[in-house]
Amino acid sequence: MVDHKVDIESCECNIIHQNIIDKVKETMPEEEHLYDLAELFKVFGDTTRIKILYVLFASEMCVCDIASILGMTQSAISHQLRVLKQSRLVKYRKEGKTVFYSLDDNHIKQIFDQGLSHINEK
Amino acid sequence: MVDHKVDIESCECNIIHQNIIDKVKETMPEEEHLYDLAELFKVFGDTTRIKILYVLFASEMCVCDIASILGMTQSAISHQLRVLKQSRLVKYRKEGKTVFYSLDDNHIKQIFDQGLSHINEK
DNA sequence: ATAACACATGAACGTTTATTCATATATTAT
DNA sequence: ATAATATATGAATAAACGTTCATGTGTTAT
Repeated sequence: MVDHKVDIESCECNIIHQNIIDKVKETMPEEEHLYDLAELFKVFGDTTRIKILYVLFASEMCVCDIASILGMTQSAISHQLRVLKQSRLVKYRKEGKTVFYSLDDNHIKQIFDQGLSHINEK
Repeated sequence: MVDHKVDIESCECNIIHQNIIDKVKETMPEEEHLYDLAELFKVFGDTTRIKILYVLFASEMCVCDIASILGMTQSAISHQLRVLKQSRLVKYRKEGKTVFYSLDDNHIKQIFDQGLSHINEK
């Protein structure tokens, strides 16, 4: 009968059992998905971008107005909108000189609400 | 009759209407909450921490085993566990020399699932 | 054509952050 | 006591990030 003890390189401790390792491997999404997930949350990890998204929850809006509501530079907002655009969280439509930004995702609000639940829990 | 046109300092454009500003102010949580929210997502915005949390979805685990599963240094994992602890996302229990970490929040999985939904949508 | 305006973008700067390395603390075994 | 082990942590380093400043692009009005 074969002994299924685990022996992992870089670590001397042998507390883990094979069934737990197997379970972890089942539960764990692909490396690429985990990377993308971290990238997404990195986008949410900035107050300015969070504020922009909350503003857009209320209404589509032009860059200049977002900047004015948040009391920030047009340039700063524009840079951040680019990040949000790249993550496909916002979309835009042009109307003459003006560019109107709006939300391009249904999950954002729910993610934020879950986040606030965590914060307000304890 | 008073004209309710909006005139905001730092910005020349006057596209916004008062009712939209009002709506934004209703929808927007307090400054402090927005800050905390960004801080929380900052914690999720790192592949190592995401992986640690996914490992803990499967089972409570000691530092050494997490390090071994993720193929990383014990020190690196320990530093990151500290961040997760500070955000009250994980808790620990000591058993002799060993410290077992486990999840301390019910929202994490749902937040991650919503995030993955966004990623896999388009 | 020229000026004015809304927005985008590249470079630079200061700050934050993740990992590494060395070392400290705490527990267990001899 | 001493050694071994599991974990924590401070300092250092390199990379990533957000804002500012200056300037570029495209549209509208004169």
